[in-house]
Amino acid sequence: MGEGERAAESGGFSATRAGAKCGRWNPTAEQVKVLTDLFRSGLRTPSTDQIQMISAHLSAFGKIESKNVFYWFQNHKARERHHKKRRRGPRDEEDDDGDHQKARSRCLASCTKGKQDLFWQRQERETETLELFPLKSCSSDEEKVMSMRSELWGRPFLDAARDPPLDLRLSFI
Amino acid sequence: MGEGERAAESGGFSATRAGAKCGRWNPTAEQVKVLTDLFRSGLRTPSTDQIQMISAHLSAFGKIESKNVFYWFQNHKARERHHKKRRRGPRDEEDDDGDHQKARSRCLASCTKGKQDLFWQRQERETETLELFPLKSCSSDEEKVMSMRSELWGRPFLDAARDPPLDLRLSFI
DNA sequence: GCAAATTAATGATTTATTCAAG
DNA sequence: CTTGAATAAATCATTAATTTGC
Repeated sequence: MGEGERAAESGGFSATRAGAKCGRWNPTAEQVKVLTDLFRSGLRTPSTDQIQMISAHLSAFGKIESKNVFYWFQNHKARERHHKKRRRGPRDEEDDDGDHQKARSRCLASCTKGKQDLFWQRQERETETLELFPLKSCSSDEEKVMSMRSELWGRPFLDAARDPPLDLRLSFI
Repeated sequence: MGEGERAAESGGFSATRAGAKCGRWNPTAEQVKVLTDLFRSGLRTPSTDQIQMISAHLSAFGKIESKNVFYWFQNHKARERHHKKRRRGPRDEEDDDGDHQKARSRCLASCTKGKQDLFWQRQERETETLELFPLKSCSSDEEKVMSMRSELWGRPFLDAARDPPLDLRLSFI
């Protein structure tokens, strides 16, 4: 793909329109580049801090949000496999996806019932071949974990209001 | 030894032991009650505001987070179907629910590109049969939508660091 | 009667499928 | 057609019920 296709290049703030509001994110060439590199480096599911950092840094190239990074990795990973077999090509039948990296690291701590020690005794290999980030905070994950995916929904309408027999609104309002 | 079901019934406030720390959320009987009622009322996928409000109100009965509400609806909805066929019980086969409320309302606004007016021109029926909440904020969903599901990850270890050929860390650190 | 072991529920994650904008 | 965005399905992991042995 061309480089200057959707890229705004320096000088112009095109891409991800600065004025437009509701549209979907349109990544810049640089952004895609970085993301792709990160992906090729092995990053599959970045943590919250990672995402925050990535989007923060990528914001230098244009407007971007955390969710964009999140979705990007989601889609890229999922499509990596689908792209090989479902290339909508009638004659493209060579799907050599021999990588079934299920990687189910369930070596998490027991956290039986004593406390929240939560020691991740994962393989203590030398995984620091390419330290992406220092990964600072990893302490209290109690209040931190409250936003979650629901934030993604911009769902305004509510499906409720179906059965009249109930009147729980009293409990709320 | 099976009379008290699982609910603490009146008199005793069990569930969500105030002492427990890390572990998964354990809903109170009241919380479950409300959630179930909401679900039975037709609520399937509450919006962010809804979730926030629900959890806020349910917090009166015990510790609860937004994600809990979110997950609860997710699971409850998904299990409603699976519960009917896969009931490994010895002889308890009386779970008849015949409601297949698929109801896929995809009439979201266009949000073409002008602004973020976001008008939900859903069926303008009398859906206020059971107003759950006034549904206050529904404005800027730009910055608001940045936490998302990634917040859920308490992932300490990073999957990155796999291929050394790259050194994008320079771009970040 | 209680406690360890087992089973069933269900809360929490991850993955796959689908929808629609560009 | 590409791809960001959203939802549903499948899966994993932990807690509560239940069972069993003492």
